[in-house]
Amino acid sequence: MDARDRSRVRAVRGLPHRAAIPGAPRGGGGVSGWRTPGPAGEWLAMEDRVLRFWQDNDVFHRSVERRRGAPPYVFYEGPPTANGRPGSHHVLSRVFKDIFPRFHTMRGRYVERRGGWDCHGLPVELEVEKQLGISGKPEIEAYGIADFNRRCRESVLTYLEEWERLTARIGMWIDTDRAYRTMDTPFIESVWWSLAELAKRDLVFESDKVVPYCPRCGTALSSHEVALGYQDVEDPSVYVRFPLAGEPGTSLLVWTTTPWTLPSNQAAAINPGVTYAVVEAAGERLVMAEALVEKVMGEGAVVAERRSAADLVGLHYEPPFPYIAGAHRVVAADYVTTEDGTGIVHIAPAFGEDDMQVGRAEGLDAPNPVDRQGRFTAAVPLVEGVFAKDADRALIDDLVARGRMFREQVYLHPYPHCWRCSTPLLYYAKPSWYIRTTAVRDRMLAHNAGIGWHPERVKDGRFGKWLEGNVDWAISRERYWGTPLPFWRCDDCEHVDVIGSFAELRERATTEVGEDLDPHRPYVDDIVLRCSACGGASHRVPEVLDVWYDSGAMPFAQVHHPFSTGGDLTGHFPADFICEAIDQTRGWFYSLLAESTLLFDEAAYRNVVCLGLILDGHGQKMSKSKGNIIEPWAVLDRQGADPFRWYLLTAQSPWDSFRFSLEAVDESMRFLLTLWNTYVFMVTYASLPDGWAPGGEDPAPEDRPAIDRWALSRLAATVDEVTARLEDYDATGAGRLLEAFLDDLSNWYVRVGRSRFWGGRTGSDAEDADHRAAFATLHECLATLSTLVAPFCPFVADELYGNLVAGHDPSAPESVHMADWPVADPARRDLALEESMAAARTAVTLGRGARAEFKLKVRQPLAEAVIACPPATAAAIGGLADLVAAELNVHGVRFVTDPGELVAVSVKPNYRTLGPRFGKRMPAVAEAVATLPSTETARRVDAREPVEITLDGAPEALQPEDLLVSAHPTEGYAVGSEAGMAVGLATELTPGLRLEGLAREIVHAVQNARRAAGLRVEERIRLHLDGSGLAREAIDAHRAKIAADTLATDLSVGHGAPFGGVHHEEHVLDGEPVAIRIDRSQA
RNA sequence: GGGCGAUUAGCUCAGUCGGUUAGAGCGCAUCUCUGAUAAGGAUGAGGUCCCUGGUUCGAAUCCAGGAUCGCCCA
Repeated sequence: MDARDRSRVRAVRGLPHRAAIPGAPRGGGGVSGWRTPGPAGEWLAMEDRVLRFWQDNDVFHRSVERRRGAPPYVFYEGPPTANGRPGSHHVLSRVFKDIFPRFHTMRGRYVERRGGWDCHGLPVELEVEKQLGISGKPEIEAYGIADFNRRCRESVLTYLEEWERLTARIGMWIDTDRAYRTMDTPFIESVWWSLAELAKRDLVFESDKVVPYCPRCGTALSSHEVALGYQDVEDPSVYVRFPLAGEPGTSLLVWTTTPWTLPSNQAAAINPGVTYAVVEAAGERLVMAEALVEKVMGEGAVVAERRSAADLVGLHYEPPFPYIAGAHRVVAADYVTTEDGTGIVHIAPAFGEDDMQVGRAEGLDAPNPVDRQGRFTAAVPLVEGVFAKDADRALIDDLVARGRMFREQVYLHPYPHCWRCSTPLLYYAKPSWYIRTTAVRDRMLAHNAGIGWHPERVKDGRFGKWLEGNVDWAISRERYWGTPLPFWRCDDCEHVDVIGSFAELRERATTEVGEDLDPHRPYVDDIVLRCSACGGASHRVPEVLDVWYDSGAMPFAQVHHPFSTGGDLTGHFPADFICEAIDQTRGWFYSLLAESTLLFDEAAYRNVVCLGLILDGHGQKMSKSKGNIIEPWAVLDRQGADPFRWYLLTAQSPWDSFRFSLEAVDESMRFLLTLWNTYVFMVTYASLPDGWAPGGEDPAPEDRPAIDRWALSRLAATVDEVTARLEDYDATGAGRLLEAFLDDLSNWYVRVGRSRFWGGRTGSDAEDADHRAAFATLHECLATLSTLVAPFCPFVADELYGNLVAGHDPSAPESVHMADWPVADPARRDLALEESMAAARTAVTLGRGARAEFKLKVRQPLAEAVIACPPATAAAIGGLADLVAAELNVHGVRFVTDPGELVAVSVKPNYRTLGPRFGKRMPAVAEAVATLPSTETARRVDAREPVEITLDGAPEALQPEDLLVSAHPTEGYAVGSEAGMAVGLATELTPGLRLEGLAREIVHAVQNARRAAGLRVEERIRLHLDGSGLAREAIDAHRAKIAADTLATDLSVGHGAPFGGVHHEEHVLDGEPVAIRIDRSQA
């Protein structure tokens, strides 16, 4: 069957106008207080109902409010830009952002969850440029900054509604009503405050630095922006002659991949520690690093002489182009290598970071003949008006024409491009504003050491290394839609004042500043201040702030610190937990830490979960062009939010890439279906007239049967372990534990105990107590499970909780999300019982295998099962023998612990304990163990006595734990064995067993007939059976049993039916014809 | 070019400190159960643990080199 069809039950988008409240009784009859659950096929309707319940009852806010005053657990929302549609990768991060705050709320912490939106930045501007059909800064300014920014403000929250709708639908609880927005006036004021604080401490400076610059966007890019845009391109790779002055016929050979920087050449750099060679070829002498001669000139090149670097430094040469003046001499620089090129590097200080440093050290000029649009100015007439990188051809041709070009090749290498507009970036010296993050580099590293990274490796790996290589943060952008830098420069004395509040701004302004100040451009640009140094007129610098600074400022700016906090960030800083995808290492993870270290000398977050990427089902990155994007709504409308969440939270380590597909979600949905089925099972039988409800006199846990105490022990263990996993931000591990427990509950506890839930037929006290014990146990397991899964799959958790707990206990909170996290009672743990049960389950598994092998249906009772195992195992299973017998449908269980008719033993060395002791003598040990008399050795091991072997002629004592004893069934009973156990079955069928088996076949047939007749499970019937021969014998012999099992109040046998009935069918069972007739009971 | 991660059954993934015969779920085949049906159980087929070399009594696991994919950087 196609899973797609099976689960496409009803598309649910948004919120239909139909809701029932979990916990409200519905349906009639039976034990009161139970609401009849629907089939799992109505999953989407269930989620809808719960979603409506949350909204109608304001459950989220109340869940937060009821913890007010408790120790806070601080969460920061890394602000998404609502400038695009949310995708599946956003669901991933939002689900992880949801689970831990939910968990800690239930643990008793006060967890404010304030949403946030990143509003500024180039992406927004580009979107608006597209809308307006304009491109580039001149066109924006022609359009008008005021209108342009107004459009940006309108555009930024275009998809806000869709974001909020998705956020609600996936069950992510976050306060979107009070979401901070980086473009809001209070937010900006806090950012200004922080910049003024840094300026006071001399951590803000302006410097001429070489920056990657996009000539189309007209702005410098930050390093993380640069990283987004590497593309492989072919550039010219040229070897150019720089003729030495005073040495005719001798030239330096210089290599570069940016010919357009050659007109700006100021010097040639060589490595002071390298030996240079003069090579004679074709009548000329070329200077290059000796190590590179063969690489450059080919084999057989003639080295005429060697010259030390010291000889060369200071020599003058003829520049490649005559247009721009300069020193044009040889200088020394350590960074020059002999890996590429010629070992002689062309220096143009305006176009390279290293060049700039060399230039500073050597007192060189930094001429820049390229304008802000990336075009050559009149300073280089040959290519005036040509875009820098497009000028390469003309410049090369000119060098060739003048005999300066030695060689030209094509060089394929990654080159940075603007991540938005794909324009090749130019490295370009221009004044920029910086924050001196290098001053706190060591503090950042120290704080990083205390952060709980998940996965751990990011701390000293990707993030730690990034911090070690820290450079000052370039924070200025020559753009429009951003937080304006609060820097005012005096027209007269050039003194810069940094403004830290709007109050200060008004106080210092010589122009009117309205109460409704919009601190954005262009309005803020019009405000003129009085210079604090000379009293002259100050105007704001034109730049706006790097948007990453905005996001890194959210810990304090979202609460308008210090203006609205009284300077106290208690309860808001630092965060206990943040979570984003791994690509934020150099983005938000960095901006948060940098700003918190600069301002507060503290890490902004204590724990961080780094998520991996979402790939498609084939491991390919999802992209629009490939058309392999899976929209979140496709999952939500088909499978629902809980399955989506459970998949993302538990399918794998979240920091690995996800191979995401709808089928993958189907797979992980199994857990939810099993949970639902188990829940439906319990409620179905609890709500029958002879059912059960919480609050009655149930047997105390210690008085319940072993199977109940086992389930409660496993539950206690699960509570402890799941709590520990979630405390450690390990949702996957916690999910696995929950799956294991549910499997135990559903596929063992419920399955082996189904009949205990039918109950109430004989009315005996013992039966009633057992009935109540079973319900009380299963109820506690499910109710507790509903709280444990609440942070993972909040919908189904609340559905269960409403019906299992809130509907019965007026003192309980009405939603699981307002409940307390469970605490395990250590007294419930019974490790010995858990081990015994594991052994019993092994025995049952082996016994079933035996039945399959001998083609003996489980319905056919057998006389006995024989379990061959060591005495300790027999003792462990002993108390559970009835359970094993029932599961295997045998009348008795017998243990065989002495080797004999059934069992043979073998002894093997335990490599784990013996390996370290004997090392390379292990093969000899194994050989010696193999020669031991197995029967006697097994006896000694069971008796906990040491065993002696002879090794290289010397005796060695082995302890019982050094030997592994396993039992094997001997001939005739071979049915399967493992883990030191074997199970044999007595296969002989006596006439009595046959009749018993036949009776069970009849019961089975009647049950199917009941179902075919459409009877409710609890409905009483009149039953008429007509059979002969063995069938008749079986009916007569097991009459009471058949009647009881089929809920027959009246059982008649014989030819000729006493009533017409609602259903009639005929079977041939075990070769005997049997007619079945059913009617509803009148009783 | 550098750093990091991944590579285990047809698919999705576990695999602890190096320990004997490498696991689960899904899918497939056969059988089975059903008073849980978007169920449940049993059995089976299915493996070059990416490759090569090394360390070790013993390697999916540790080391070195390489391959492929991805991420980050330059």
